[in-house]
Amino acid sequence: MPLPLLETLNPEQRAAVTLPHASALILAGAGSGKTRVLTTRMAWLIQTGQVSPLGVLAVTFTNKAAKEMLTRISAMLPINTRGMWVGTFHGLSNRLLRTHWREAGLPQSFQILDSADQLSAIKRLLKSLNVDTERYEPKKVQWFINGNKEAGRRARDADADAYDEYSMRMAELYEAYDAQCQREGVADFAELLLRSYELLYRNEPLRQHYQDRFRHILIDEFQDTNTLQYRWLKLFAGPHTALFAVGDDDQSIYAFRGANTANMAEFEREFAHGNVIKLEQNYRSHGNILTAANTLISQNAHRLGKNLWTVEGDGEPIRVFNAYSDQDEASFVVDEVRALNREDVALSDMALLYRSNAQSRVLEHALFSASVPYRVYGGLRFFERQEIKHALAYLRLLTNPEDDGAFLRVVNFPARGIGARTLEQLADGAARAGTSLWQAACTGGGKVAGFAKLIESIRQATRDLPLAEAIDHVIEASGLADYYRADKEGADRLENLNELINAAALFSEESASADAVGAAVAPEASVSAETTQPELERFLAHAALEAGEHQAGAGHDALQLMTVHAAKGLEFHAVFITGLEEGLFPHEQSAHEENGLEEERRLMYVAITRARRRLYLSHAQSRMLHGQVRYGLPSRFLDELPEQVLLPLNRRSESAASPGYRAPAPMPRSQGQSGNDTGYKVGQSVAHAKFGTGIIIDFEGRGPDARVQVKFRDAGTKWLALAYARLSPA
DNA sequence: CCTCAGCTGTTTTTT
DNA sequence: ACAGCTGAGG
Repeated sequence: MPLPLLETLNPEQRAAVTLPHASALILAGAGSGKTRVLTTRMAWLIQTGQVSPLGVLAVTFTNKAAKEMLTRISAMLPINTRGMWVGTFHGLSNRLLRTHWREAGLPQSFQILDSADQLSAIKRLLKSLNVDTERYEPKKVQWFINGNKEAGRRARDADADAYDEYSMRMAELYEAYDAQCQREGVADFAELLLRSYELLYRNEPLRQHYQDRFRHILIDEFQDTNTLQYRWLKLFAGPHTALFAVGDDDQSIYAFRGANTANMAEFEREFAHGNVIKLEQNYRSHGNILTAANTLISQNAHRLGKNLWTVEGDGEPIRVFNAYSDQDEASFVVDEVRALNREDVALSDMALLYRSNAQSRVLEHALFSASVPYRVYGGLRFFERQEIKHALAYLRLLTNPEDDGAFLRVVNFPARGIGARTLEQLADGAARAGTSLWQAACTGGGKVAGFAKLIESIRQATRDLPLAEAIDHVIEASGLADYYRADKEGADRLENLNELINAAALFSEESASADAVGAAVAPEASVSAETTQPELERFLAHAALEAGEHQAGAGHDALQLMTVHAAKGLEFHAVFITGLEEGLFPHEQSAHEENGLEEERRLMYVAITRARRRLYLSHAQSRMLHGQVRYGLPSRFLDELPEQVLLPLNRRSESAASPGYRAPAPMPRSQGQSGNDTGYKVGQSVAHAKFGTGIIIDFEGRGPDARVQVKFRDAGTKWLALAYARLSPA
């Protein structure tokens, strides 16, 4: 049957999409149309009536990928995606646990701990047990617990395998931590997965139900699955389920956090049975870039084996720049970016990549001085900001007063004169009575009881309010708003709190419209619990699980700065890979890890394959590192590339930038002055043709040609731009 | 309770 | 270099 869905696919892609009802492994190289195959497969299965939308389970690692998948499916098919099980491992686990909270042994309104919450919970635990935190560092304990959970191991398993006093103690702490979480009604990220795994493992009827339901399971980025995730998938797969796993072993860059590439080989043995399709045609990059990538990765011993090709020509050579210093490297990048931008390559179509976040500072500085708009990815995310976490802690306390973590976070913020002394007594009382801090506070007196009354009154006042209004009330009544209003540095934070209210309003709106269509589609009994769950609880789960999604700041044309890890899955016209020096990339730490160098090489492979047309590789002879000048050798990865595709750039002469360019000397600053002759004032709101609205934070120079440093704030993202004074009052 | 000086450890990161 | 945390002192 000639389906329009399949028309634009190449033969391999089409073969993958139209595979019969059996498990298969798709080895999809970088830029080979991986997501396209996955979503088209899903659409094809549904359109040809082989499965109903509710019989599909599709799993991804990031919310972004899940959203993308749903968007593409809606574009291909006129169906409601609501009710479909498409999401991240954690999102779907949460969904399962909310539906079957009783069977899973969780309180109905359990809260989710993000990494920071988890760490503070661990610190609190260690303190209460009087553990020596020099010997048992909180971070190490966290790492131990998560590592075990991600391998599917509970405290008793860890204890059974403990070979020395240290690991036995660690296992004890793991057990105590889980007990604390259970008491407080909270679950960390790994717990969501492990708990839902155990739920299905132990509860046969439930397992049967889901295995019967899901005829097709599709998994994206399969090379990134860890042991527990793979087992989780296998539990959902019944005898009549076909698994469709898409992945690229060469792009496995998360082994350091438990991803297990061996899962791919194992999957082939257990499920695919030789049903393997390779997608090797690359639609992204020109030939030279692919040649470089192929040659580099071929030097890894542990591979399933794959070679990318393209019908495009060789394209441009890969430019290699040898800089004197990190600053020299930065100014080279600035020159090239500006030259390309003049040739009409959008800034947002260029990426500046580095191995570690610390490297961005020098680059940012150079871009800032040259007034090149840029955006750094991977900073603090919206829901991880302190003011947001404070507000959320109040909300958590409303739904689950047993949550000691939330209690401690806000009991004295804003300050209410409840100090360490008082809290110690309260904790003692709670421990003796075997209750939560909240209960101890309710029965006690003094300032602590006052806090309990405050929370109680907020609970009464917000009971019948719509979500956004309730949050607004919490922010006011808790004193958070006044606190930040009084703080002269608090304007940004206040704005973020307002943004939280907006986010809540948006959340309500979206879930309302989704419910309206959802009701018509899936009157499935087991799912009904999701919609009856209070909106506040769903919003809190959303905030914990999608902390990164609320990232504003897109929309303006800006150069993209990020780590190589963050660049996975993206593509750009031009890519700069900086800091290609031994010790940095490959990172020296990797030398001490098993197969560490191969992972670094895969990382380099990912970096190279982000580029469509132009690729720059640069290294610096000297670099400021940990406050000292370090002299590094060029990365071995440069030697591993075929010479015929490389073009060594001499400094400036062959670069596209104007010869003899010098970064302008810094002009005298008139910091904090408002009475200058530009006609503007610090703190004034201005409009810029390109960047939108912003606030002036500084001036450089004087007169009409003075440079005005403006902070263009996109909902709290760190985004600065230096603009010339072609501004108008907003 | 709050502030500031001194100490420490600095890959990558999603959920 | 620098951020983030701890402990002493106001």
